[in-house]
Parts: sequence; structure tokens; C-alpha cells
Amino acid sequence: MHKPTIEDVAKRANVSIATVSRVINRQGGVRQKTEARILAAIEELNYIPNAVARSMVKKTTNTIGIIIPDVNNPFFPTVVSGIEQKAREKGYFTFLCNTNESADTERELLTILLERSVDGLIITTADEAGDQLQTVMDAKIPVVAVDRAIKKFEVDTVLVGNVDGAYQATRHLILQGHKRIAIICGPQNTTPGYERFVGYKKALDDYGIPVVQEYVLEGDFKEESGRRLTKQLYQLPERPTAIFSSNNLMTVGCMKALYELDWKLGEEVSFIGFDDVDIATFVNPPLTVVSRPMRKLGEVAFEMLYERMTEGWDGAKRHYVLSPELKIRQSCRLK
Amino acid sequence: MHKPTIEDVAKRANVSIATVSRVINRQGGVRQKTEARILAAIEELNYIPNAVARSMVKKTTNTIGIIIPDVNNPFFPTVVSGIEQKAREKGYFTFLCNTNESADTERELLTILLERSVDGLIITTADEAGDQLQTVMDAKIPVVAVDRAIKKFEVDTVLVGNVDGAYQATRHLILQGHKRIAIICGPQNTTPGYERFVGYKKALDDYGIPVVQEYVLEGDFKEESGRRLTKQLYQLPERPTAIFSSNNLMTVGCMKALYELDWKLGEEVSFIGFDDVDIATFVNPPLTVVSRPMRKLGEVAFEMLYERMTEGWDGAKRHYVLSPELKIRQSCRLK
DNA sequence: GTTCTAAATCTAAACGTTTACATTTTGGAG
DNA sequence: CTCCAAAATGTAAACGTTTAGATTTAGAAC
Repeated sequence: MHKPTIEDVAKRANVSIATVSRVINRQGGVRQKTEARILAAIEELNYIPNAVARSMVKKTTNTIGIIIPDVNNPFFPTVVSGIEQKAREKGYFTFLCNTNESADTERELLTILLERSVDGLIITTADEAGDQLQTVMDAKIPVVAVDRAIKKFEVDTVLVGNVDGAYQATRHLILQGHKRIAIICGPQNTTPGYERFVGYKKALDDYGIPVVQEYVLEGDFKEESGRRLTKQLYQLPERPTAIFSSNNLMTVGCMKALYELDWKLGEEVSFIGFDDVDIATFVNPPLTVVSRPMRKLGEVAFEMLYERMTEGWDGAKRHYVLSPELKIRQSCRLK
Repeated sequence: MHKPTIEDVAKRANVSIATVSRVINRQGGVRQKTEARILAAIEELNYIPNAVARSMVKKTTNTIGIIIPDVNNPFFPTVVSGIEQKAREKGYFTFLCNTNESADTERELLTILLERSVDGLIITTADEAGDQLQTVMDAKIPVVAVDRAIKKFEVDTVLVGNVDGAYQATRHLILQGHKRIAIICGPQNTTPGYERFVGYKKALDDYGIPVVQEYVLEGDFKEESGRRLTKQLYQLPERPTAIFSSNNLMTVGCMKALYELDWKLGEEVSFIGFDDVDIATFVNPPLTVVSRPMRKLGEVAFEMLYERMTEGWDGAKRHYVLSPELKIRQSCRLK
């Protein structure tokens, strides 16, 4: 009445468990007739091989861990779905974990993942310094960093061109004739936050536009800060004529603020955002944005991981940088 | 140089593995001094218990499977996050699987999940008939159905009041003075699709409004059908004055169509949707919707599952029905 | 019918834990 | 110091596979 095991199958088919194992794993070297008998037994017993036992001896679980900092930011689920699709194709399952940007939570999750013997790890860390990854490095499992690099350890990394994207965005605004361009930055102690500011600054510099203090505001990549800072911009004696928001969630906040302030998008103020958002085509006018290849990011990440996991490929760590793309819609008007 | 095992710890602390096991699992009955020695050894070796081996003997993995039919529908990720939060609290990990509404894919995934010995399963099935669940029932693991019932087997189920929600929505429209109310239905062979139509019809009946053929259109719960059918409605010699969309994705499609047709929302046509959507407050005027307690749905589902998994509680299967709520915004104008 | 080789099959160990049961140790009572 | 019960610790089996290496079998060649 218990779950049938390989032994039950063996008994019923009148062979040893080794032979059953061979047919389960399609290793060949089993007489046609024997195989048929075994297959029949499997069928009759509704036998399902036990992956736990298999993992035990094979020392591999066909499972990977994914750690992201914020499930509520649609960017990550999209990246994850890219990872998962590729993973499933190769027979891997994933444990998805959310740290809520807490390095402590990350540390705990890492331990659990290690207990569960994941074969690899894809992570967007909550703390780029990376001390919390020591245990993982000790365990010597392959790691791929996505969207945020890790300072302390050399690992495969896949990023997108933040500086490049922010530069393109800012230049686009400049070429439309804007001079008073504000930026709502992300946290400056994070790479994406910092680099996007760098791209903004670089564009301004290249076109000889001074960076003005009041137009550079630092948010936390969450919706509410976008809203608050937009309102702050509105209070300025000399309002900016264009705003560049550093991420998707803050963009949503900006839109809410604009609506609440009745600050006319595309007329009184131009807007460009980093990352495409669902609402982009539903606001009026539709938003021009810097778009990142999110699924692709995930796909590349898994592929890198896969090579390390299967081939035990131990070559130099790679840094892959994907290019963002400017999606021009109508929120940036000539000034 | 291999991963340290419980045996390595035992050797180093000069005790037997049984004693180490006892301290790892906080079972007590270990002399203070001994425990300290063991803890030290664990620390020094960076020992991490192997959950696979533990599962092997305990016959439990602290893992559950979640099967959903469409990751791209934000409804499911939200439900899932409700499940996951509760699960994590109780020390469970989840395998999230997407069937893309295919019963065959579902069958495959079910097998893999069973191979991996999940302790329980939460599922929104792609085929309510439920034949594909036979293997799971054979394995005797607890199952909770979410959002869609399963006909063939008695399982714990958590649903929301579809008829009720659709009734409320339609009545709201009627009370605003509408008589020509169209519905964009979901597939009529699915419970949610069918029941929402039933609620619509019931409201019409109760208020003595005839159901007219041309105003009842069947979509597939995907965005594109919402768009297409809205356009079809627009072609009608006598256009409806209000539209009820049966789910979130189709609502998005409707909005796109309205925009493309320049069919003025809230003025020329009122609108109400089943399920709240991100864009609801970004279109103008904001959308009135029937909102479902999505996270709650997930939380309840896990809690039901948890009882079955831990207490082996074998009582009668329960059906839990959560109530939807009407969120009145401004897309339904008096006619 | 033998003999031999290759193919098929089997035996048993190993994977890293938990746990029932057996054994040893501790320390207080006498 | 001896004895004893309780507390601490140890031993070994079990969990369900995979896989070396040993053994058996099949069938061709003679």
C-alpha cells in the first residue's frame, strides 16, 4: 500500500533492481523482452522513480536557486520567466526566493538553498559587496549574477548597459531641445542607481549643459519615491521641462504625481523612463522609455549557468552586457 | 576537500553522528559541553546539513508544487505570492509550474512534481474534468484546487464568488441606468467563464432586461480577444452603452480597442471589469472593477494544504468561497 | 555437444541522514 | 565505595536509488 519502489518493480518483473534502473534511465544493454516485462511492471504498479533517492547518489538535484530582491518589481518576474523557460527545457526546476532587498534575508535563503543542494544559483543580490555569498563560494556551486555585479567574488555576470541607456535617454531629451532636465535617481550605492546617473551626467556634459543640483533627486527605486520627488520637482521656482526616471516603479509614481498635480505630460513636461512599464501605452501621451531585454537577460543567465553546471567548465568568468533600446513614443515633445 | 558531512563533524567533535544529528535538530538530551564542541566543529567545517539525505529518511521534502495555467496573467503571480509567503513562514519551498492552459503539459509537470516527492500540491488546473490528476490521487498527496474546481475528485477547494461578482457588476451598470449592456465572456467550458456569464444573466433577468444575442460575446480570457470583441461591439448598428469584461487581460484589450476606436470611455460607453488591473487607475476615467482578494486566495490555499500535510487531517474536503468586492471608480456613468 | 566471447544480468556498496534500541556514563543515595 | 536510575551517547538499520565489478547467460563457431 506504500509507494512502489524500484524493488517492487524488480520483483514483479523478476529481475534485479539494477536492470530496472537501466531501463528507467534508458541506458540500453537490456534484452528487448526483459525491458518489455519491466515496462509492464512499471505501468501496472504506477511506479514513479524517486528523484530524492536519485539525487542522493548522483549528488546533483537538477534544481537551481534564483534570488531576486523584489518580486513586486515586474522586471524580476520577467527575467525569471526567461530563466525558467530555459531551465525547464533542460530538465531543471527552480526555487525562486525574494529577499526584499535585505542582505540578512539573502543570507538565510542562501543557506536553505545550500541545504537543498541546488546545482547552481542565479542571483540579483541585495548587497553588491557580496560578503553574504561566502558560503556559496565555499560550496563551490556555480553562480551567475544578474543585473547587479558582485564585488567580492569573480562570478559570471550578465548586465545591461546602464550608462549607455541613461545616456541615450538624456540625449534624446536634449535633442528635443530640453535644457532643464531633471533626473530621479536610484540609490547611489547601487550599481544601477549610480550608473544611470553617470549616463545622465555624461550626456549633459557632452552637450555642454550644466548639471543643476535641484534637478538631481535620489529615490529608492520604489513607486512612492517617484511620486514624492515629482511633486518636489513641481515646487521648484524654475521647474524642469523634462524628467528622466531611473526605473519602472518610480515611473509609475511619477505618473500618479503628474496626474495629481495636473502637470500636463508631454506639454508642460516631457518624460522618459528607464525600463518599459505596462502602463506606458495607457497614459496619454504614451511614454518614451529605455527598454531592457528582460527575458533575454534571464535566458543568457541560465545558459551561462548551465555550461558551468554540466561541463564543469572552469574557464575565466564572463561579463555579458546586453544593450538597452530606446523606445520612442510620445512623451518627449520638442520644447 | 569534499562537502563536509555529519560524519566529518562527528569525528572532529569526537562523538557519534547520532549525537550530532540531535544537536542539529535541537532535540535536546545532549550535555552542554558536548553540544558546544559539536557546534564548534560545525562552525569550523562550515557544515551544512544535507536536506536531500534528510528527505530520504523522513520521506518528506518540505516542498510543495504549485501549478498555474498562465504566468502572464498577473492574477496568478499574485495568488502565488500569497501562497509563498505562508509557505516560507512554515519552512516550505515551492516549485512553481506553468501549464499554458495545456492539460498535457499539466500531466507532465505533475509527474515531475511527483518524482520530486512534493509534500502537497496547489493547482489551478488547465482541465477541470481532472483526469490528469489520477496519478496525484494515487500518490495520496494532499491537493488544494484554487480558482477552478476539479470535477473528478473531491479535493479542498478555494474559489471566489464568480456569480456574485458578475451579478454585482452588472447590477451596478443597470442601476446607473444602462439597458444595452454587453458582456465579453470567458470560455464557457470553464467555470469562471461560465459563472460570470450566469451572474450577468441573472442580474439582467432580475431587472427585467432581455439578454440580447449580439451583446454576448465569447473571448478566451486573453488580451487580444478583448480587443477584437470590443471592436466587434463597436460595429453593431445599435451599440451597447456599457461593457462588462470577464477578466483582467480582456479588460486590457478592451481599453486598447477603445483607444484605437476613439470610443470615449465613460462618456459614450461605460465599462466595468472583472478583476482589478494595474492600468485601472491610469486610464481616464479610472476603471470600476470587481476585485478579488488574490493574495488571500493563496494564503487560504496554503493553510488548507498545510493542515492536510502536517496533521494528516483526513476530514471531509472543504470548499471555501471568498467574496469579491466592487471597486467603484469612474468608468460607469449614469446613462 | 563443447567452448568461448560478448551481452545481459546481478550483487552489493555507497550516498548522508534519522531513529529505535543498546550501551555507557554520571552522580546521588546508601 | 557500591549500587542504581536517569541521562547521555553510541550502533546499526533504513530510506530508494545508481553503478562498479562479478557472475551468468546466450548463441556462434567448431
